Amino acid sequence: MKEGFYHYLRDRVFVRSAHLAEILKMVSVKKVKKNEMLLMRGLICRNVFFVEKGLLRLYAIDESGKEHIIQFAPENWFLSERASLYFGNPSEYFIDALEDSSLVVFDQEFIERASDISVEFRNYNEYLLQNHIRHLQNRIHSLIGADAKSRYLKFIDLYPEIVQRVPQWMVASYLGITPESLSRVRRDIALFK
Amino acid sequence: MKEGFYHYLRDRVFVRSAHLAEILKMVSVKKVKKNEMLLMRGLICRNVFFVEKGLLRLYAIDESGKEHIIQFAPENWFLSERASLYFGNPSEYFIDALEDSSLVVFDQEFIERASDISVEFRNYNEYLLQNHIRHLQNRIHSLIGADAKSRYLKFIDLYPEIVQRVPQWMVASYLGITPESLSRVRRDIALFK
DNA sequence: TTGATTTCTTAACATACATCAATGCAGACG
DNA sequence: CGTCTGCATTGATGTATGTTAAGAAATCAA
Repeated sequence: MKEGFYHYLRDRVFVRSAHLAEILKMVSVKKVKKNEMLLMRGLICRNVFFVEKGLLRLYAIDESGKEHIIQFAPENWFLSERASLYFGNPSEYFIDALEDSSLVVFDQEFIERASDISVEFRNYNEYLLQNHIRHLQNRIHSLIGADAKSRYLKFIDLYPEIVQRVPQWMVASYLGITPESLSRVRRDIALFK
Repeated sequence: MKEGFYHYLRDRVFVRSAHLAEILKMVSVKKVKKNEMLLMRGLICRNVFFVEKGLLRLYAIDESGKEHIIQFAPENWFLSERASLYFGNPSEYFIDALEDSSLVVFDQEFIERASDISVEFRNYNEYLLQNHIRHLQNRIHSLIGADAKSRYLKFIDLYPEIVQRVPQWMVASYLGITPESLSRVRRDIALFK
């Protein structure tokens, strides 16, 4: 229980041993089954999920019922709907589990308290925000500047594990194209090998 | 000199009077002419720009020489290339002035020092990061889920002043379409009035 | 003012991607 | 074991957007 989070805090966030137990006491563990919903549109998101095992996704559903995947979160990733979490607005997005998953769950207040306890935690939290911005900006860059094929090549380069773990139509959804188009892109790439 | 930044810190960031002077001493003012470059690709971005007057843009140039605008920054906005500023990587992007502008300039170290002086400043800085994430995420959402027309309608709704101040081809570049397509979109919209 | 440059629009045509429909395949499950 | 369901692929066709080229309008510079 919480081993994954413990190791993460110790080895990546560099939280000092003296603070680890205190911080760990403040979070809880949640096990979810595949397809279980963790956030629905219209609700206010209160949680951040740390994925110890499994795979989550954050996505929107448009007027015509189509899903648009904003983000995947495999092991050792944090996932939340920050616009709702931080600003307290009802979420426009959904979160669910793509695999049976084991999560560590905490809220915004935890982040503030842990930041007061551990300066390393505070710094890492800022690192996460900055890193998130960097990724979103790069993604915008390829959405406005690159075609479907190069976006797909970039995706498999960046997230090879995820390609193996989710159906292709979800990758297509993340890339902003249809499953049929992605299938054709993949055929084109295969031809050149 | 620095009046705009002073009022912003006092009225929006809520920095206490006791801290204002000390913080203001640490920043400098820069006046730039239209078209002046503030960041080039390949350089490490050291600055954040606060726009007191004028208009900046952050953009990329692709292999074929086309510009892709990532962000505009009119009065009272902060602009920087955070991926480069925070992580110290060479920037993939450019920043220049679209109008004669008056800027307040500071660096990452300033942010840390001002955060130590004023907790209000620290909180506002986090607010800016969270807000930035929210905007980028919404933009990704419309890039993968909406067509050119609705992206344009959203843009003029969100940034009506900017539409008045930049050439339309730059709006097109921001939206990820060609100027010709934007022209057609605008004609379609006009027909329905 | 005048000429030069940039911007916007329009049209004809090209292309990337979407849509619709059918098929095949594989894992889930009775 | 067979049936069902979800997923991937393919082809035919439609549509949104890109490309190229030209001219009109606006802006800028001298």
